Amino acid sequence: MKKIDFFLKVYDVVKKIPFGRVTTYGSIAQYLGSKKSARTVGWAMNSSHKHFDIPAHRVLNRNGILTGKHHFHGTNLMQQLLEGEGLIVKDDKLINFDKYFWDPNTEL
DNA sequence: TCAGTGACTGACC
DNA sequence: GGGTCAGCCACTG
Repeated sequence: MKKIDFFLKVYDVVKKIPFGRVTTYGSIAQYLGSKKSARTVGWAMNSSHKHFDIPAHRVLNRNGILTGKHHFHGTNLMQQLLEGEGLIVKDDKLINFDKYFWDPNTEL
């Protein structure tokens, strides 16, 4: 088990998120073993956009807020990507978040 | 090796 | 009910 396995798994989970669904940093962290590693998941996302094609816009915080939108190219790119999948974003937060929530712990 | 940092979360006031 | 604080894990300099 290498250390990098952690964020490789993060990428793997994120890539498995179905179209039009979203998940949270905490859920991914919990799926990887430690619920408290949510910050590390965020770090993995930060690295992901430079190395791989990861649908990071489908990963939000537990409130469904687009916390990482500033890390995308355009200021509204993250929101536009979500809207392109049929989701509704208002004030940097996903409407009906509970409805679209996809939990790797139960779905994977 | 040590200290700092972050796309988070839960608890507390 | 909303804002603040501290803990958490893995990387970087």
